[in-house]
Amino acid sequence: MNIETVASQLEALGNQTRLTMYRTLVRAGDSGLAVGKLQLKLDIPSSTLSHHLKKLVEVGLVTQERQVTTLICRANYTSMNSLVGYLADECCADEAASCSMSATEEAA
Amino acid sequence: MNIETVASQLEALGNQTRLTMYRTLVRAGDSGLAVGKLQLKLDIPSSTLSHHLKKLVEVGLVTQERQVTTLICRANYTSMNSLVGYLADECCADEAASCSMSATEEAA
DNA sequence: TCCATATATCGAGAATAGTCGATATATTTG
DNA sequence: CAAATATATCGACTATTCTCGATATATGGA
Repeated sequence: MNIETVASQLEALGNQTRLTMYRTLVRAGDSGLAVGKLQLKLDIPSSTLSHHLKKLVEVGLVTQERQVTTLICRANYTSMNSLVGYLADECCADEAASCSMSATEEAA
Repeated sequence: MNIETVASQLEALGNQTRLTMYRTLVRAGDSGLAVGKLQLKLDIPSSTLSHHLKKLVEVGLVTQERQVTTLICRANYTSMNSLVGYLADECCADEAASCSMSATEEAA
């Protein structure tokens, strides 16, 4: 996890449309959601959806798996864990103690 | 924590300059860092720094406290916790089980 | 082969963001 | 009051992003 990766992932999530998409996938869990289903659910033009989806996939927050004619999208929990870990990690590293955050062990 | 707040916070962190600034403040801990110290540390023009700092303050990730002539900046750990909680929370909510994320209890 | 479905790419316009030098403001010190 | 320090705002330029309709591609079925 270098800072560029983290920044690009945060930027990807820092757009309401993409955050909504991502959250919908997170809620969908391991079974994921087809692109079309996501589109129906969120009522977004397919080009816009595809554009944003691409960004989420590029930064590694979403994975895609082709199933015959449809493309299943899934939130990548591993990368979410790393991201969360990065944010929580190193808190107060330059200081003594008094930190309310507990560093996530899984931080990569 | 509504989605707009979360998106704006993520967007604020989704820029390498701001993420670096924020991380530096996180590492600095409760004692914080004056704007000028931050500038020296990161070697960024003061106007650019001020511009980015403003954004971090606006979204609530950083707080500022005036100390006579200097302005001390601190990472707001509470909002960081909320943000992290939001990301981890509701994972697989629309599904049965099989979720690797453990929801952060402190999520607000 | 032709059509329907699923998804991606293209192209363009409007909006927003990132950066920086110059300048402004406010505070302290001499 | 003048100079120095600390930080913010302004103005401008460039670059990037967001969004969408139109079009392209790829796959499976009649």
